[in-house]
Amino acid sequence: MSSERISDAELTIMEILWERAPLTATDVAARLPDDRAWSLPTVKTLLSRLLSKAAVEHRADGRRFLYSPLIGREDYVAHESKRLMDRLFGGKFMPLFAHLAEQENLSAADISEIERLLREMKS
Amino acid sequence: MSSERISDAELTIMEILWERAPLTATDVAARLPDDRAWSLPTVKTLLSRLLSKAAVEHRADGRRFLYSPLIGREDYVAHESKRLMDRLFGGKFMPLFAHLAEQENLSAADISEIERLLREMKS
DNA sequence: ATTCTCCGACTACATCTGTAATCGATTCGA
DNA sequence: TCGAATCGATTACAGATGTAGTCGGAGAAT
Repeated sequence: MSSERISDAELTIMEILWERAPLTATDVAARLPDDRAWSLPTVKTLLSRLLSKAAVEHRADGRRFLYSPLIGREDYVAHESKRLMDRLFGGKFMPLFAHLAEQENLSAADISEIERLLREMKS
Repeated sequence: MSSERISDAELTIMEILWERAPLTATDVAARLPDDRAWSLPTVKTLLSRLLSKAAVEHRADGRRFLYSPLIGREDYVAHESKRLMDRLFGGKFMPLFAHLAEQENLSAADISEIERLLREMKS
């Protein structure tokens, strides 16, 4: 849903709301990671952009707003993963897996974990 | 290398050059997919942006230029895949794999193919 | 030699993104 | 009650992006 793309800075805000919601703008600002210590106005701008993209909603609480995500993290992750697969791997899973497997140099532990997942899936 | 991000429109151009290079701007335009039938000026703008990002190079051929990729597709794909893994899966492969496996609803054939790849990797 | 055509370079311009300042209203503390 | 702190809303502004037009020069055709 809501095909508007969420930008990188906006994603930072979403991550905070996915971890804990509802939050006020000030709360969100307080939870920013250290490498993104934005000013409060910046956080408010991002929140209002997310509002207009229908990625979050807000509800009045006295004279401020409490923000909550409207898009679930799972949905977003699925969407972005699919986008990568479509853009770079012809939309197919196997080439993506092959690429990752080669690139990531899987450890023996990883391999057994994958095998376990596969067995689980078969049943 | 060359940390400048390649945009979506620029990627369309790169895909064409990855498939066949060197090409002139006109050649590139002629090979655009139907859903991106841009004007020649647009193609030229994108090529010059890619030039300044050092993603392609050009060599004079009479009075026009022949463009070739400087960044390999493999490198780009690796970079973008890692970016997704970092942004959404804490930089770790297993959660990404688990997500994809669940999402993509692997067929029996896929599963055997994965198992084959894994066996190959162990040796 | 003159005109036509084609090329790359430069310019354009709306939208999105990152990052923030300011402003008018409100409420809280004194 | 009166100033201080705080809110949300509005405005700002540079850089990236999508998409294209224009212009001056060089080759090609006549």
